Amino acid sequence: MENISSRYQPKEAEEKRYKHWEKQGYFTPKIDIKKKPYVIVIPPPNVTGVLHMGHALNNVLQDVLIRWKRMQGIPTLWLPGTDHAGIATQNVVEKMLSKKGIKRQDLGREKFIKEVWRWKEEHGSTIINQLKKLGCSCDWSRERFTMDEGLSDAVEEVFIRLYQEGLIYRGNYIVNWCPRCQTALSDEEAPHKEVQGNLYYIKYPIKSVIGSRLSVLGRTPNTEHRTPNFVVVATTRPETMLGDTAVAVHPKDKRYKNLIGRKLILPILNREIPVISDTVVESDFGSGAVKITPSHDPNDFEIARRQSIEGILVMNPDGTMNENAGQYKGKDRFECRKAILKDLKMQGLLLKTEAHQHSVGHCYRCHTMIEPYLSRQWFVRMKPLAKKAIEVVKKGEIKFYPQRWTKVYLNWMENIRDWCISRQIWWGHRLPVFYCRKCQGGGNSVIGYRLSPNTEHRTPNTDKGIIVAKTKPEKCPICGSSEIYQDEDVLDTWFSSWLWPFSTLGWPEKKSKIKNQKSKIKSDLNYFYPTSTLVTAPEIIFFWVARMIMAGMKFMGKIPFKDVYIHGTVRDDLGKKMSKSLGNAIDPLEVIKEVGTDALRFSIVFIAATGQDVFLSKQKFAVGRNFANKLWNASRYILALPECKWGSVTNEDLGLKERWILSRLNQTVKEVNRSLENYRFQEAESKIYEFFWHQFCDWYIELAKPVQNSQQSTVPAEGGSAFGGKNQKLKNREKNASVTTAAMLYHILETSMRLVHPFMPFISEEIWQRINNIKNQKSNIKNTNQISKIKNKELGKRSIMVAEWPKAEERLIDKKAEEDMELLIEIIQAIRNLLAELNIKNLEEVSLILIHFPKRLEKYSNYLSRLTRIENISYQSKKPTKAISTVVQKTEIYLVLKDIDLSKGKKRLTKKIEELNKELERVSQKLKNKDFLQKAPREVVQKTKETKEKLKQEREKILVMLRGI
RNA sequence: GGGCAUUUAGCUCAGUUGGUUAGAGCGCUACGUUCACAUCGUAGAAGUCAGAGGUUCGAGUCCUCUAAUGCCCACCA
Repeated sequence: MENISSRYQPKEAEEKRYKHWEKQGYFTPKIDIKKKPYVIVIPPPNVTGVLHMGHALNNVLQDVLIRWKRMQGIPTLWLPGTDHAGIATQNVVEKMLSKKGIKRQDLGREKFIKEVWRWKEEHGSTIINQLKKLGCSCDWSRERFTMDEGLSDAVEEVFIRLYQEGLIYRGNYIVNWCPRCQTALSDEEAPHKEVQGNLYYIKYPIKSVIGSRLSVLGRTPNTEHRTPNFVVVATTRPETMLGDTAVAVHPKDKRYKNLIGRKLILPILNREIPVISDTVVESDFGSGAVKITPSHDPNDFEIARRQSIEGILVMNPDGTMNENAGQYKGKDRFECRKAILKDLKMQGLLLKTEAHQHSVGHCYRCHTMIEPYLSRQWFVRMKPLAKKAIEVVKKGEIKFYPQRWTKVYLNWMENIRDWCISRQIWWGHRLPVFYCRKCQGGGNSVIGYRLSPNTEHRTPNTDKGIIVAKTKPEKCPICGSSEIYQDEDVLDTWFSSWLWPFSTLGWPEKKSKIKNQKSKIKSDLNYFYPTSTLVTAPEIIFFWVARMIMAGMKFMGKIPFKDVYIHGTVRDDLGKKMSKSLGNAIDPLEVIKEVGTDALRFSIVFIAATGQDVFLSKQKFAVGRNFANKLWNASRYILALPECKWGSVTNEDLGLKERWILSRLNQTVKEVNRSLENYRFQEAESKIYEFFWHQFCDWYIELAKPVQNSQQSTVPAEGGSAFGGKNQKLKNREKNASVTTAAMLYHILETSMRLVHPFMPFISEEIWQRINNIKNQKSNIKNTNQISKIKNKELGKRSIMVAEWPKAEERLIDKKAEEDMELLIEIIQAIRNLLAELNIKNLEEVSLILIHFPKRLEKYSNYLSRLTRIENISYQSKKPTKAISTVVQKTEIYLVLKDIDLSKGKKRLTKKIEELNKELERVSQKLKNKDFLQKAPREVVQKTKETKEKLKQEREKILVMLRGI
């Protein structure tokens, strides 16, 4: 027997095992056309990513599913990869360069991109290596990157097809603009956050009263929003007033009705702007008059578009004011705000300031406040794509787990808005769009200062001089000019992600490949698409899940996956989202160092209730650590037993505890399967935990242990030594049975390891290999029993990873054995309770008398003696005169000993009687209720009656006991 | 403004279609270390299932309302 440490040392085991698995190619599925594969595509982490707890949870869940299915013999593919993460990655590389004092503009586009690729080569595999540390069994031979050649080709293909169908268009529109990243963002990339701001009330003079009197009049205190001389507007962003081209009021607003059509003087710039009317203006918000800034506000843009009002752009892409801002030119937007307020105050035009909470978009990459900004961008028309994506979810072809996310998804889909896909950054897929300089007569995505909104907004693709193609055309097809240049923009990162389930599998396939199908060699795309399950976080539903469904339907004509499991967000113990920037993150790698990967995996799954957020603290990893330790030590014990060989076992040999533990094991397998099928990971773990620890270890192993002082055998026999076991027959039986018990210990342990493996891959492999070694040493023993056969077949394999997932065998589920065993357990616990309560230590002096103990269980009295340490047990019908007593079901339990303090026992019994009376009262009331008798199902009534009888009997017995005291 | 979730033992959370006396882990109390495991064992204490009303023979579970907390969505000038 090798020396095994009493503590599991995860470190050495993990790396060694993972490398072995990878080398053996276990992660790569063997394509078998007859079998339906199980496929998960990983939510590709950003190449810049560093493993955090969110990743850990996400990927462990996927690995559990994958390992579970793989062990079932299903060709299983977990396709990994990383996302080029346009803005995020560009930011990281820019930061790195800035440390050297280099700006990306200094390098120029081409050199900068080279830098990013270099960075990717150097650091891009960090997250991948960390996933390996987690034990993820991804097929690394199929690893993809969203900027791989094939995936880039898919991106271009999709862009071109959508453009040709008119589902992609270019237009001028207000977009979410991040002044720090200097790019447009989609709505999803600009989440709204509540901000405590101010609502500024500004007086706009009416034209007829301008002139020298302005400043004088302005000083008059006036709380009215409308005075004969001014119209007051309310705004949260005063700096945008420089771009005002109108003021709008509701057409029915009596205060302003007669001003509609008149001119106001825009303060500071002294530009004339008209008062217009529009029904979207709400009279009771602010002053009821809205300044209209078409180039800096989506609502204003819409109003202006309807009424053909021009807009004026007053900011530069970096958030500073441009030349249209007059004296404020060059000032940052917030500085400008301060300056304008100061100036307005001086002129007496700032009527009042109110605190005002509102929600404002923020860049999801750098958290800078978004500026709604008019620019020329590319959009995907989403409504036509959404239609089928709504259908497949409504029909249940795609199911969300937990179900409630279905509604969130549908709600978003049904109100979907066009998707801004162009980004003004360098790192990403460049738009496959070319312009003929002659036909266009202008630049691309130029941000115009005086764009008339209505002309180019969402018009069909009739633009002359736009050529959408994978490669640069030599000549313009219209005018023949060779002055052709490519659009500078790149696509939104998610424009490649939404193709992930099929672009990673080879879409669009070359024709030659498709032909191969006939020769029975299925392409990856044909074999693995649609995938099976997608595991992701709620915040990704809109970004990714929804769009993948749209793309899948559009380009594959099939759903991309069947099930979507949405897990919770990882938060700290105070409920804050875990993030590096908040400084509350627990580093998974730290946890792995401290407790091991398996403990981390087990714990995080155990803590994560289905779809609920996960509240983490370091202490919570103790569950997994302790469980790993338990697995380890139980194995250590079993593996060290000298008798432990794979013995021959026949069904007749099986004692109660064997039938019981087999029944429990098979029941557990059944339940674990059911839980996993419903994505109830935590439940599956609980079942395994409960079985292994509290059934196998607490009872089976304990019962399998040698009786103290026994010289005969280290593994006890059925029938046990409590009654001597002296005759030859019993001795033979004992020998035989000890082998049974030993074989059973092995069998249960080995099966448990396979059950544990998806959750705790390393320790299960480690233990399983050790079992394997012993088996190989003792392979001379014949196996005559089915249990042993199953076991040995599995052990022939080189890794538990590819061993067979345990099958629940109905024939081994034995309700009777479970009932009997449970009764024995209850009796043992009751006896222990008495012993503990009365503080009885001298067990030799105690004799145990059981009355009404089932005859068929008498041969298992060794269970009682072993686990209560009382040797002197007898069954009789005569009640002892002086004894401490209690009742379990029908069995009366008496402890007879010399000096007993009966008063203590009396107290207990009295208390018990009280409890019984209460309960009996409740049940009796129920049975007196005519409605209950009539309306409740017969079984329930029957059960209640039985309960009453049981309670009554128990009470009777206790009363008799009490009388005896 | 709309939607979703949560509220069960001191703490963190289970509780699948309504059906005996509501469970676990941690913590707590007592005892225990020649025993595979003190990262352990045995025993124990601990809950008005957020509140109110309703449906039902029967509600932690279903319905309505209320409160607190958290999250998501929305063109909140």
